[in-house]
Amino acid sequence: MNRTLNEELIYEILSVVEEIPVGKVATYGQIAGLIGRERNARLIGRVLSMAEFYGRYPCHRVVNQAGRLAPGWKEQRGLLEGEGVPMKNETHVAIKLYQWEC
DNA sequence: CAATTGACTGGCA
DNA sequence: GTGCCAGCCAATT
Repeated sequence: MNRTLNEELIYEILSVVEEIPVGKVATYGQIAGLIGRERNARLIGRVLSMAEFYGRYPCHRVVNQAGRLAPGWKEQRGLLEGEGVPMKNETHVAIKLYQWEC
């Protein structure tokens, strides 16, 4: 498998994701802004979906603006709970109270 | 190479 | 809160 995505883009995204403190969550848009691509929130999701392939990163601490977890990814909920992020329900976290602020 | 899709966001109703 | 539209970009088909 080649590095399908630009390593530069990967580095920027993952470096921000890695800075998310335990017990906090960040949104795709927030990360997108930090890497200079505010309108590319989808890219964060795309890269994060393959982040495990590039390395180990807390991609489970990244959720969408509504606080919803990644569809089709059941592990994410347990990971967040294990880090001290309570779930409002099966699919949403209390991002309103736990969103990461730099 | 063209079209489609997707772990999205912000604006407006 | 939900729904529709437009924009942005890489991976997949």
